[in-house]
Formats: sequence, C-alpha cells, structure tokens
Amino acid sequence: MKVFKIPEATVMRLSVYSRYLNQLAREGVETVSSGDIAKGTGVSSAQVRKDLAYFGEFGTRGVGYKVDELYNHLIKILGLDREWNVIIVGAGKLGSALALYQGFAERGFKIVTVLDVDPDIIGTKLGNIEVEPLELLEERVREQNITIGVIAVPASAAQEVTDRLVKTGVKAILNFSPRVLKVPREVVLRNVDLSVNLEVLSFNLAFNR
Amino acid sequence: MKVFKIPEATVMRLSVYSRYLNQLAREGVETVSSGDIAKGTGVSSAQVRKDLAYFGEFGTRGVGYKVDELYNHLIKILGLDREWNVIIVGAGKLGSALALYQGFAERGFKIVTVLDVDPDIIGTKLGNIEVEPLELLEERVREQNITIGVIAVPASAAQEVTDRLVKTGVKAILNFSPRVLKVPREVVLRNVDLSVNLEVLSFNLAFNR
DNA sequence: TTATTATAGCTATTTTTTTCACAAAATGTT
DNA sequence: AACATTTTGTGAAAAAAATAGCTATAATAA
Repeated sequence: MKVFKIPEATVMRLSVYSRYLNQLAREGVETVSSGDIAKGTGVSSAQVRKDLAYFGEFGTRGVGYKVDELYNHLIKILGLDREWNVIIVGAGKLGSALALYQGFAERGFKIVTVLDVDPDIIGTKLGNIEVEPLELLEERVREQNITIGVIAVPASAAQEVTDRLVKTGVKAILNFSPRVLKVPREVVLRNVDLSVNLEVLSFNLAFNR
Repeated sequence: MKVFKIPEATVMRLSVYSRYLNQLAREGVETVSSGDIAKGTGVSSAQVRKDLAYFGEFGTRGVGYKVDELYNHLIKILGLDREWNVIIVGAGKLGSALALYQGFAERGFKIVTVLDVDPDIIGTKLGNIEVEPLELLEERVREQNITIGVIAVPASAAQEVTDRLVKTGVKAILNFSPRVLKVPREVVLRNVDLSVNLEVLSFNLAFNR
C-alpha cells in the first residue's frame, strides 16, 4: 500500500466507480465483484483491483466487495464526505449551465456564488443564486469560505480572475477557458476544454478509418 | 514515423497546440519553436516535438516552425479542415449550453439539430436553432448528413438514444451522461463527465495536502 | 471435514508514454 | 570560409501504467 503519487487516471476511474456503486446501491445490490464493476464501468477487473489497492483492502476474497462499504470508502477517498463551497466566475452560456447543473450539488459541491461583469446578466437568477458583480469576488470568497473556483470567463480575462481567486485563498481552480493558467504550486489546477473532446472525435473520424 | 496508434493524449495536445498557434497567428507571430509552444501550452518541448513527429517533419532545424504552416497541418491532422454536422440530443441545461457554445462553430462543428422530449422545451430557440421533438431523430440525421451525436440526456435515456443515432448512421458519439455506453467498434465514443473533473480537484484537496 | 469454486490482493511482465540527450541541419557571425 | 548558435528530429533510456497470472482466503457443497 504505497500512497505516494496516485495516477490521475486512477482518480478519475474511482470517481466513475463510485457513481456506479451508487447506482447499484439504489438498485438494492449488496455485494459486487471487481469483474462486475469492470463490466459496469468499461475497464478491466485487474484495473479495478489495482486502483483500489492504492488505498487499502476493501474486499473479501472469494466474495467481492460490499457495495455500500466500498462506496463509502470511495466517497471518503475522493474527499466527497464533506461540502465544498464553489464560486463560478462568468455567467455566460457555460457558466450558467454549470451553475444550474444538478450533478455538482449531488456530489457535495455547493455553488454559493456566481459572478459576472455584464450588467445585463448581473441580477439575474440561476436557480436560487443571483448573479453578482465581479467586484464582489474577494468579499464573497472570504465570507463564504470558498475553496474551489470555476473559471468560465473568456480566455482574455482568465488569468486575472485566477490571480484574484488564488490571492484571496481559493485552493483549487477548474478552468473552462482555453488558456493555460499559471497558479502557485500549492493550488490545484484542472483544465477542461470542451472543444478538445470534439476534436478528438474529429481526429478519429478523419484519421485511419 | 510510425503512424499506427496515436496516443489519445497526443491528440488532445495537438488540439491545444493548434489553438495556441491560432492565437499566435492572430498576434502576427510568424515563427515559433517547440520551446515556445511548450511554454505557451504547459508541456515540455520534447513532448511537442514527439507529438508532431508522429505525423511528419514540419519544422526547420535551428529555426523552428512557421506558425500558419504548422497550424494548417494540425487543422488537417485533427480533421478540422471540413465541417462536421452535429446533433445534440437533450436540451436541458447542459444541452442548451453546448448548443449555444461559440467554441464549437469556430472549429468547424456545426450544430444543425437539437432535440428534446419535454413539450415545454420543444419549440424554444437556442440561437437560431429551434428545439425539435425527439421523434425527428432519424429523419434529421439522415437529411442533414449528421456524423456526430452529442448525448446530453439523463443517464436512463442515454443508451436508447445512442442506439438510435448509431443505427441511423452517426459515426461518433460525445457522451455527457454518466453512463457507460455500448457502441459498435467502428463508432467513435468519447465520454465527458463534468463531475469527474470536480472530483479530481476534491481528491487533490483532500488527499496528501 | 474435505473438496470445490469464486474472487481479492499481489507480484511479475508487458506495453505505453515521457524524458533525455545528441547528431544533423539551418542561420548568423567573425 | 570557418565557426558559433539555435533548434529540430530521433534513438535510447527511464518512468509510468496496464495487463496477466499466481496465491491466499472465504464461502459452499459434498
């Protein structure tokens, strides 16, 4: 059970496993084997066991895993056993879709603030959150104890917003803008570029088929 | 210059490089080195050269790469030198954000049809596209020559919609639902799970820091 | 009790991906 | 023309990740 440096691919798969286990639990399934998880999530059973082995022994030989037990372990490993306060900066198409997206709340990500610069957008409601002016960034981050910032502003504003968030104490940034951001080493950064996904498809369609 | 089996990570980086080159071109930069690209996109220069090497020799030793030339090569490699017709199934928060997202059109992905089942949503406009009833799926795919399908429906409906798309001739599926989809081997499938991204952040915040 | 079967956990192997480091080529300089 | 400088392209080495297969253990059946 070495614990240093967990591959990111493993973390992503754990997230997928946990969602699958949640589904099984709702269906009333009580135990599950690595092979079942593999089948349900599209990986190999050896991979499932390997991924879990980074964190301990959760199963019983000859039997499998208890669904809720394993689920709870994964939730804990993923840090989802608490609430994270999230700010979304940018309430354009993407920002507002993210603000309204149910999936986040379900997993403990509480969107507490949404900011924008556009006077037409400020004051509108996204669910029960009102879009506020960008100037309030520092104030809201501090008073609401926000740890995660989502960047949904145009590329040109992304770095500046990021700097302000980091300076005010945000610990992790999820960047939806197509811009490489600089953050201090201790801040967790993750980039999501929606076009990249379509372009990988396009590549696969265009290339060697 | 072996050409079989390009790593997916390479393809994703090519997409990022191409966007960076586009930016440079707009700024009037004419030549660029692998080191510059590396710095601008957050990878190593050796990585840049290795990635490009899968597809040929595009640079000049001692000099670097001509920005537009390399850009055009990448666009061609990524299959972005043509238009792809795209259908979005599901016009909820996510589906409509995707339909309205500018980034896709800019790269040659033309969203030609958006479908939903909800009578309250059908008939509404997303930009200049009207949301139509799901029943029209087969008809629209055929008459509009659609090759790429985006799944933005709830998990419970995802497989059925996918089957219908595939049956009607769609060649690639971008799946935003948290469900493992089955498609024939010749269909390109890519999953984007937005929650996974936040959960990777959460893991990194919770674990070893 | 003793086999038999199923399956986790672990170790070894293979494969894939990244990094390193250097020869080759182009340009600029003395 | 010779030399220095820059930077690509690439083979080799290293690192990382995935896969395969073996061993131990629990449950169950004989």
